[in-house]
Amino acid sequence: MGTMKIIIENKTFEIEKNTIIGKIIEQIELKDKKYIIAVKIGEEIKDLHTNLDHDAELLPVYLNSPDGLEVVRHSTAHIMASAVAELYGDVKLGIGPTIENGFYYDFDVKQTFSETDLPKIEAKMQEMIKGNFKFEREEISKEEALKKFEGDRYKKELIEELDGKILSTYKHNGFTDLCRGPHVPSTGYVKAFKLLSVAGAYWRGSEKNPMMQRIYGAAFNDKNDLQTYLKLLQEAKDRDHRKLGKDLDLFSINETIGPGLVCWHPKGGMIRHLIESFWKDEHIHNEYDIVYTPHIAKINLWETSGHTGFYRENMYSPMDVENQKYLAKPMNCPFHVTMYKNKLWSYREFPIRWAELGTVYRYEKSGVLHGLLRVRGFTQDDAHIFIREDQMSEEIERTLRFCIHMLSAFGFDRYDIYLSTRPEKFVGTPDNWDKATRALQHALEKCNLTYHIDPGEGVFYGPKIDIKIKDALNRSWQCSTIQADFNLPERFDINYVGSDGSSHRPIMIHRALLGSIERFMGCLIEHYKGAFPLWLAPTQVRVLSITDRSAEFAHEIFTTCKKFGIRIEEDFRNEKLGFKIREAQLQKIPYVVIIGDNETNTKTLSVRNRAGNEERDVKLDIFLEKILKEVKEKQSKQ
RNA sequence: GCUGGCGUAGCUCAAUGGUAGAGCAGCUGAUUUGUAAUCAGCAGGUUGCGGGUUCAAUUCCCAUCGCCAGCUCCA
Repeated sequence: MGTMKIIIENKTFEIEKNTIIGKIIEQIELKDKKYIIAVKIGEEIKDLHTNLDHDAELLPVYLNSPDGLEVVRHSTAHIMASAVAELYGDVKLGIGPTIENGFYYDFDVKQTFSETDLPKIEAKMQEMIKGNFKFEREEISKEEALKKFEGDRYKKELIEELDGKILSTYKHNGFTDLCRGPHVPSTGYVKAFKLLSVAGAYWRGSEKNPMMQRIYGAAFNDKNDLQTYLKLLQEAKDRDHRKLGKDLDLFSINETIGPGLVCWHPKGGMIRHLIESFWKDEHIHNEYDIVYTPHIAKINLWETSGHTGFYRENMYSPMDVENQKYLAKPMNCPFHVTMYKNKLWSYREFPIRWAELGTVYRYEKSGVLHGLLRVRGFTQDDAHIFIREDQMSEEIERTLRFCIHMLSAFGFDRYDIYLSTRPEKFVGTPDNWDKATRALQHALEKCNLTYHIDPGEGVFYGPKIDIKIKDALNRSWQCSTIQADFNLPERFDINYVGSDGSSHRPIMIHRALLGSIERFMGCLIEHYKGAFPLWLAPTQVRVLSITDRSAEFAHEIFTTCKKFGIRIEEDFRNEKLGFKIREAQLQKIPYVVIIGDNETNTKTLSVRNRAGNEERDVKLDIFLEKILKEVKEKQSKQ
C-alpha cells in the first residue's frame, strides 16, 4: 500500500494510502503520486482543494472522475440558482442536488417558469461562468445560519435538520447558499451544460408540502459528452413506445374507452399472441399448470384476503349484483388460493404451480399513467406456487432460473436486481422470513447474479426479488418479481397433509416474470425500436410486385409462404417499387420479397432485409428454409 | 392527486377577436414503374366537451375531460 504525505492547513500528515485517521480522504492517483482533492471531516465534506498543497493542474483530472463530475454538476446548480435569483428577484431556494447526467434546483418564486425562460437563464449562467467567480466556503454556526437565512422557511428547515453537523455556506459573485460542498474553485470550471425542463416538485418530496418549481439541467465536463447525452435523449424520444405504437399501428388508448385502458390492434395483437403462446408453452414445459379465473369476485373474497384493507386505494368501487357487492380484481392470488381450497392436498403433490395470464384492474392516479408502462387494466403473467417449507430453496432457485430464461428469450440480458428484506410491519414469523430471505439470496448467488439489498423494503407479507430489465438504452424497467408470502396461507387457512399425517401450512410464492404483458410489450417496443426479431414480427415478409405482369408469380410465393406459417403480406398496388419499399421499411418489416420480370422468368426471388441489404436470384425453398430457420433460432436461443 | 404546459382533418403541424390551412394518409383518374416518396383532381374540421365575456370566440375567461413533463405512488 505504501504511505503518502498530505498537507492540510499547513500540517503535514504521513498516512497509509486509503486509511481513515479521523479524516476520510478522497484521493486520486496520477503518475504514481497521490493527491488529495477533498477531505471529509466527520460526516461533512470540507473541500480543501484550495488549502491543499497540490498541483493546481491536477484539479481537472479529479473533475473528470465520477466524483469530480458530481462536483461540477452541483456547482452548475449553484450557478443556475444565482442566475435565477438575479433574474427573478425574490427567490427562495429549495435544494439543488446532482442527479444522473446533471442536476436540478427547486425554487419558490412568484413568477411561473416556462421553457421559454430557460434560454434566458442559460445566458445569465454563461455570463457568470465567463466571470470566473470564486466559490468561497465559510463555516458558520447554527445561530449564524438561522440569522443569515431568516425568512427562508426552506433553509431554516434544513438548518434545523442538520443540527449538530458542521454548517457551511458557499458564495460566488455575491450569491450565498447553504451548502456542504464541495464545489469547483470557480465558476469558470463549468464547461458544458444545458437546461432541459421545468416541472413542479413538492418540497422535500411530500404531497403535503407546497410545490416548488424545479429546473432540470444536464452538465458534463466536455461539450461532446453533453452532445452525446442530448442525442441519447433524442434517441429515447424516437424509441418512445407511444409513438411507435401509433406509427406501427400496434395499440391505442382511447379517450372514449378510458385512460389507462389499452386496445390491441391486429399487429400488436399478433405480437401479444406470440408472446403469450410462447409463455404458455414454456410454462407447460416447466411443469406449471395453466389456470383461468374470473375478473370480478364478491367483496368477501377481498375481505378474507385483506385487500379491502391494505389495497383499498388501488381498487375500483364495488358493483351491485343481486344485492351482493362485487369488485374487479386487482390481483389474482385470492382466486388461486380459493381454488386451492377445493380439495385436500397431500405433501406428495407439492410443489403446485399455477400460472395464469390474469387481467387485473388497479386504480392509478391519473397523473401517473404512461402509455403501456403504467396502465389501469393489465395482464400479469402471474403464477402462485404452493410449497412445503423444505422446498423453498430449490423452488425459488428454479423460479429465478426460469425468470432469467424468459427474459433472455426476449433479448433482455442485463438487469438491476433488488432483494427486499423484512420491513418493520410484517406478518409471519421472523424465522420464516429469515429462511425465505436466505432462500432468495441463495438463489441469486447460485445463478451468479449481482444484486442490491433493499433493507426493509419487502412487502409486509414476505421478502421479494425484483428484477429490472435494462433496455438497449440502458434504462431500467421493473418487470419481474418473485415474492414469498406468509400471509395468504394464514388468512385463507390453507393446509396440506404431511408425511406425518397431520395438517401443515404451505408457503406461497408469487411470481410474475414479464411483470405485465402491457408493460413488457412497452419495453420490448422501445428495446427493439419497433424492429422486432423475426419470431415476434407481426408481419415477417411482404411480397412486392414491380408490375402487374409479376403478380401471379408473386402471389404463388405468398401462398406457399402462408402454407409454411410465415406471416406474409402482399403489396401488388400500382405504385413504384421505391414507394412500396419505403412503406415496408417504415413498417419495419424484416424481409421484402421483390418480384419483377426477371424473377418471374427465372422463378427466383429478390430479397431485401430491413437493413437494406439485397440478395438476388434466391430460390423459394432456400428462402423458406432461411426464414424458418431464423424464426426457430431466435426461439431456441432462449 | 399535485404543479406547469398542451388539445385544430386519420397522422404531423400552420393561422387568426371577424366561424380555419399545408404536407402525408384516404378516395378517383392517369402512369406498369427495379430497391426509402410518380403526377393530377376530389373529399376531409360545430378547432376535445360545456358554460361565460363580446356585435362577433377556434382565439379571451371559467369549469370539465384527455394528453405531455415532473413530483408522489407502482407490474
